[in-house]
Amino acid sequence: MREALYIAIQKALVELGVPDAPFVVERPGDMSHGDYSTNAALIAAKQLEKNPREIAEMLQEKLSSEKVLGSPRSARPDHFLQKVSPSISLEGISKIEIAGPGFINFFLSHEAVASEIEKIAGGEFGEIKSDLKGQKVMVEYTDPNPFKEFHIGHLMTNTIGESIAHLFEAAGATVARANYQGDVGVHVAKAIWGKQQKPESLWGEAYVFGSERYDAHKEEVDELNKIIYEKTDAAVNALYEAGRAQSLEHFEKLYAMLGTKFDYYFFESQVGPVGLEIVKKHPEVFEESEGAVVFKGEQYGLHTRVFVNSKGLPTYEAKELGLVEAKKEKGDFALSITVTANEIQDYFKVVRKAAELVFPDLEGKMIGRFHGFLKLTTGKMSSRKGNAITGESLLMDLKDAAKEKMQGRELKDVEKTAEQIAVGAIKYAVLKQGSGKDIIFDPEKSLSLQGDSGPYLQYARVRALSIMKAAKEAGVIAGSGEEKSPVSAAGWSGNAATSDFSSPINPRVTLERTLIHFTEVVERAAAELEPHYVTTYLTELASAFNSWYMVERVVGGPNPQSALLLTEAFESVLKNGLTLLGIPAPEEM
RNA sequence: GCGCCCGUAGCUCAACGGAUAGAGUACUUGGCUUCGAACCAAGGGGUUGUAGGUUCGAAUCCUGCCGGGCGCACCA
Repeated sequence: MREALYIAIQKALVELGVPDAPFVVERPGDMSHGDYSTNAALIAAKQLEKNPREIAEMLQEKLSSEKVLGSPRSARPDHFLQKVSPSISLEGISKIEIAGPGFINFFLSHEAVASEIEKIAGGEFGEIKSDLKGQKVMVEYTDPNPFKEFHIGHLMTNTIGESIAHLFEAAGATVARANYQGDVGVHVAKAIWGKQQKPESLWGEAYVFGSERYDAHKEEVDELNKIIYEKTDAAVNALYEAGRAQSLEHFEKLYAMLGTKFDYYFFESQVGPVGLEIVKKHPEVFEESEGAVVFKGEQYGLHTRVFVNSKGLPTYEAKELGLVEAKKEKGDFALSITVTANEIQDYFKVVRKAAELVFPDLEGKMIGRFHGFLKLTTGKMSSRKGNAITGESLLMDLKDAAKEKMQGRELKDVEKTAEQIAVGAIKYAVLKQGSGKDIIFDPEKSLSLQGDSGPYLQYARVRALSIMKAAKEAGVIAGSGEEKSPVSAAGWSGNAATSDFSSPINPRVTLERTLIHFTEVVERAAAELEPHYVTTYLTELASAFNSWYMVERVVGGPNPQSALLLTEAFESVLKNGLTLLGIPAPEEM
């Protein structure tokens, strides 16, 4: 519908001689302003240097089949003086009005809303417009390091990456999920050294132990690093292999809990030599400086970075080039996205520029999606100090809180459900705000699992499922049937003469009219790589559902059939929305 | 020093240059004999860091200042 309006308005603007006005069609923040709204008249008025309301009236005329305007309504406060056109050509639009400084507001007919809801309840959401339809996209995210613990930053990257992968899939792209892991470097030596000292410790702990004592045992650990690299000691080799395998296996359990299934795994050990070769083969891109091989980024407005150090070893930068090549071998991707922290941003730009010079066909295809830190309000965390809160420990704490809350309920699988709630709580916190900014996460508060939270969404859906079950047992058949939604019929829709915008909007109408915007929200989230639009929308929707639930019963209510249909539509949208966020949707909790 | 990002209610966050800047939380009050109260309803709470500028219209765009974060050569 939004698209249809957009096209109709564009056409009308062309007729007015303003073909290139950058207008928008949006969902008004306030429902009394209709289901869709456009600022087209305001924009066009600027270009034509005319009064916006005059332009609005001309547009309204063109959008209506009749050129007869109703008389100005006097019931409203005069600053909202409206003109209502009685006859509309756009199908499904019951009213077009001009309001405020020159907004044109569109109201859907009750029939149009009901028909949309029927589709949604049946799982039809309409098409999402995207340039990426049918294209292959690779999303790299999570990137933990074997031998180290899975910390909160990894949780954050995983959450965002997983959601972006889902959004691309919703937009019609074929997505490959990739994970790039550092299985070589000093951190490995620290962990193995720690393990040698304390064989009974877990790998994450061994790393922390080794890391804390690194300064005091620097030579020893560096020597060990060399042994690992050159593979000269069988016992160390065995330790390395075992540690790597155990770490990866452990991560795999976390991925399963988080709902991620990777298609490709890349390792530093594998791409390092490749990157080194690439640098050597491209003297036109890289140059020697102070014994190292560098890329001078200054000529592109960037800075210089070292790709091969003075010992002839590839740095992280060169490895990244190797990674680019490894990714290329997996297929021809229209887009390759790396989800990572803000601090990597400038570094990423330099490496990307170098990569584009080496692989000209990749120009413009590599995108970074950056995020801030996840900070805890209670205490600091650090993967180098022992008392750190890791991603895993945070999940476990939340899981325990969920379990406590579920005591007294008879559930099929308490462990799994508690896990789903924990994952939902943390993912919601990450996905509820826009990109780039640090996230302040209060574990204490989120343990309460209330309000603006993942469990709020999960619970609302569980409630809907419960209603659907009860309705089925009572023999209610979903459908709009013969019933009229009494509120909708007498309220805002259809008959302008009886519309009364001063009275509070009814909960049922709010729910209906919120439901129909899901696809547009997803489209925008996918286009901007911003999952938080979905999060915000779902919260608003769940709130509308809960409010409606309080005032109208389904089983034994006045309109059981349409109420059940509405509930099914809500459940359908919420289930799909949660999937897009990568938040699990338990059947009971 | 140079570059990038941020500053909105006590706290955590929304607001695609537009309409009366919205949610949650905390606080106060009311609501479970009826489909799940992890819920709902109501109330107070704002000079959008600050001073200017552009615009019919600015939290949003531009400039200065204040405050905070991150990055700038052989770590990842």
